[in-house]
Amino acid sequence: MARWAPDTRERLRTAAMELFAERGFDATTVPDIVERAGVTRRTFFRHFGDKREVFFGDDEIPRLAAEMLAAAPADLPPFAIAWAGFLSLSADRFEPRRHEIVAARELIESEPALRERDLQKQADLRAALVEGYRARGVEPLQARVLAGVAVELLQMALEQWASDDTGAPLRDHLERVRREMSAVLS
Amino acid sequence: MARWAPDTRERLRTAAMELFAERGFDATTVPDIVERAGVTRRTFFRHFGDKREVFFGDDEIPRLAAEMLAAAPADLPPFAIAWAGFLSLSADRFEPRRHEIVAARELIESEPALRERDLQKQADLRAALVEGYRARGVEPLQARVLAGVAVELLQMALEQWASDDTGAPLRDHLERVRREMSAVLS
DNA sequence: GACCTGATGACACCGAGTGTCGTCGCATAG
DNA sequence: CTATGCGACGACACTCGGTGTCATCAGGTC
Repeated sequence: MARWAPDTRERLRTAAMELFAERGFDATTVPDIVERAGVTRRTFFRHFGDKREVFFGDDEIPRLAAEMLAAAPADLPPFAIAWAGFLSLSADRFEPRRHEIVAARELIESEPALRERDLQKQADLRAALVEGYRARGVEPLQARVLAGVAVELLQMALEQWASDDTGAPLRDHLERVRREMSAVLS
Repeated sequence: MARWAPDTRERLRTAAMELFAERGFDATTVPDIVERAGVTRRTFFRHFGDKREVFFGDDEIPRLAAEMLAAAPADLPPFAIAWAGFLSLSADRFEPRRHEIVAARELIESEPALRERDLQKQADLRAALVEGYRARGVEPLQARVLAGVAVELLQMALEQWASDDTGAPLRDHLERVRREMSAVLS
């Protein structure tokens, strides 16, 4: 029998998410979390550098994006790569977890601290896309614009999807937003 | 002679900006600032709700944007309003303060705390644009896309402008980015 | 001259985050 | 079987950001 239960990190995460759902993010203190998890404050900060980090796990999306950009055929048009990635993410990561994601987004919207971090996550994805495009030899300005357009497109589609009562799939929203963007810049 | 020097807020701001420039944002503590300004910590937080608020003054840009959207002729195409606003801002607010703005952006890039707040400011402008467009009767999705595209366009142009050694005017970068965005979404 | 008001100081809190050191179970080498 | 080192945790102390509360004191008002 181990002296320490081996799942400390997961216990902390679970306790935190429960409390965030019960009282909100800001009203939940680290002392609250560690009390429920049965560890010390210090231990919490050994597993998570930040209270927000419990909420937004590790950033796998930027990593996935970088991998897709690196793996895509050289002759594929740049924007088509991001677009294919979004459709893939949509089916694999977003659509199956709709309820979960909508709930998380509501919490984020209601808490400034989470909102700021969410924006930072978007910026991280943007940076990963810029890097990935430049690694493919795309011109700097074009890479930046591709990344900016792609991230904003995804973000807007996610917003519409999350607030859509009809339950239309994310893919539809992606396509609608894309058409609307083209029209705006006509 | 007044008991309290009447320019407390400005003294705090000046002291803070000096220290930010000398040591960086994070390495500057509120105790440091108030010592130089000759007041108490408590007084600092009476004038600024936040350490970051000293750096990013009040948000006049979203306010200006809302005013321009409200004042624009009803028959002007939606995107043309934002575009005209950017050209106006470019000449009046950005171009004359190039050095100042570039220095500020460098500090922002180097300090995560400032970076997060900067992203939040962009989101505020975006929200003001959405609100302004909707007040003009623009459809929700279109309003959102207009705002998203406009803010991202401005942001990308500002980045290019700030890192451009040739000193080309912001207006040129706005136009280049706009063309590039159109091309990407072709 | 009494009274009100507004900005400030003084003081006490709390929570986030960090450095440091000691402890103890466990694996592994000898 | 013992020693040794490692890894995760607790204990403690500290700094800083931010807030609530109350006393103080100038200047203006009635």
